[in-house]
Amino acid sequence: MTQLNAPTGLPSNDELARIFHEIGNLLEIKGELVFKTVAYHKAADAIAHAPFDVSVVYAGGERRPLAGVGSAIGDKITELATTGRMAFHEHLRAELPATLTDLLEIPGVGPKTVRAVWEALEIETVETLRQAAVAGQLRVLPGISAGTEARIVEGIEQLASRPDRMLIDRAQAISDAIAAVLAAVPGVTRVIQAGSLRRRRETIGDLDLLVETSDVDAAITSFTTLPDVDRVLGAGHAKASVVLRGGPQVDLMVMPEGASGTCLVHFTGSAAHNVALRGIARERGWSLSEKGFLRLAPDGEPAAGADAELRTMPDEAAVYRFLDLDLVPPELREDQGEVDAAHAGRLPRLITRADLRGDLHSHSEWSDGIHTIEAMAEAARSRGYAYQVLTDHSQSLAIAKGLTPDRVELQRAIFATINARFAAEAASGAVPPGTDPGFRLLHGCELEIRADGRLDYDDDLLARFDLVVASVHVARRQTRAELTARTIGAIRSPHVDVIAHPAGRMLNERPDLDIDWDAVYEAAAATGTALEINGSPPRLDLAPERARRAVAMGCLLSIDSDAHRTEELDFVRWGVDQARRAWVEPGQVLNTRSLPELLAWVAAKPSRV
DNA sequence: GCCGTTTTCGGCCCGACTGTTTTCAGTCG
Repeated sequence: MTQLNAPTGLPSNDELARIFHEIGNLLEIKGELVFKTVAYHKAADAIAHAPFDVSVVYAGGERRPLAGVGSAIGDKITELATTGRMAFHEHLRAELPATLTDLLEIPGVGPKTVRAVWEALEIETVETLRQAAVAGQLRVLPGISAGTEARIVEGIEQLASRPDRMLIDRAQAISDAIAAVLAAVPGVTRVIQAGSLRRRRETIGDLDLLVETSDVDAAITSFTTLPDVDRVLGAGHAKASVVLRGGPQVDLMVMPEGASGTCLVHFTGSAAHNVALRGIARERGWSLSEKGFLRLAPDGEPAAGADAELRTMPDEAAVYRFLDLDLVPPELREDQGEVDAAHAGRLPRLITRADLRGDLHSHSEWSDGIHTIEAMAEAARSRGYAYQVLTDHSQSLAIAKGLTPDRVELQRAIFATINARFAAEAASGAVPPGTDPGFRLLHGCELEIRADGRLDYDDDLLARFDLVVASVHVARRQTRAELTARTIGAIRSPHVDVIAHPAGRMLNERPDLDIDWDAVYEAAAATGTALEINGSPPRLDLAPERARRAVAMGCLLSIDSDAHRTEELDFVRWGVDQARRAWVEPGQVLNTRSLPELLAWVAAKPSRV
């Protein structure tokens, strides 16, 4: 989850979201109307994904619209942002121990069970629940047997060893391996990787695979007996779930042959997108599920007798067409406006990897990469690019062997030699097949934005690079004002073309820099400085919600690999995924431009400051 | 609690699987 920081004293979006999720959970345990609890969770999700600091905006008296946040929850945000307290939340916590929400994390334990053990046995924590289960004290409750007690103990043990959400590259590797096994099972005609992986989320909790097969039992059996399976959570005739050793939960679903459309939509999600589709189906007199569209009678119940009708769909396009919608790409299925856009025929033409003409950010052995300049250039050329910008680190980043000005000059000569060879090969028609004869290696640098805000090379040296990428690596804990000023200072330099990994995050490792994002977008839009979507999996920075906001404010983006070895040039694939999730079209990305267009853009840039 | 090209009130997505069950509730995705 992206962390949006707020200035000292005001809760960040993540903190706000956590509070409203907690309220939703406590209300569930109380037995409150389910739609009310859902409303709190939905508002929490909207806040977590908001592209602005919600508490800052609400504290300023502005009620900026946020889908799922109405008057009641809006008032609570304002109350918390202006007074630092929320009476409703405090009353709820006085009524119910907040630790009860921890119990909901236990697999197989839901709000009804939590309420039951709390009311009957005054159990408030995971540890007391575990002790009671071990002691066989839970079975006095209706619906709980010795078997249920054992499963609760097991669930608590799993809780302790539950892994972080995987980064998308690891999830892809695991999913590919399982898909390959399933594809080889007799009867299987099709395997599709669905779920959040298909939507290309930056981190993945569990994996969802769909198969089309003439032999359901064979597919289910091979799945539940995969060598890496730690335990089988369930297995029926339509689906099965397993947990891999030290890894994620994986769900397998069987698609009906020739009628996979609704199944595919359902298991691709997101849940919120599906809910939106079902609402539209219902307005039109149909109930939508993974099975298909079921005709509803006027009373809203499924039509019975002669009127009963289940319509299946051959593919996803047919599902959306049935609802008068354009086919929504999986990356957009997050209930973030895509349904309205699909209805109005206004879905974006999303960028693809084939739109990229080059890569603006990569490293060689001269700084902290491991391959030679020439090897990196060859690898980029072999990928069909028109250009590659090699951007070794600047001098102050000693830990990455940053280049002194002398070494930059030495490097320049090597670039000239390599380009001369490429030109000679092109002139003699000897370029390898699939490569661009006009390919050019461009000389850039990854320029350190120092702690005091100064840039790491002087203007004369900076002016001699083909392209400059600037970034923050040090003094990450500065105040928001300082970090924002450093970033904007670099944006305003006539020599800086791209801000690399602007939030400085490492997923699962390092939080985002505390930056006033709208101020950064405004400065980047005004100067034409591009903001990077870094494709290296621990970064994926800008995050999609930020990139979408940046583009809406007029910013240009770049999508780069930040490769430190030849094979990492393919990291752009993950960057393209995140750009697609940000609704990005090719024209909004600097490195979709041709070599002459890119060079002209760089040459013109200083005059636009 | 949210929301509105049928609605400012009355709706609000749907099914599989499991366990403890004689017809269903709880959990999950």
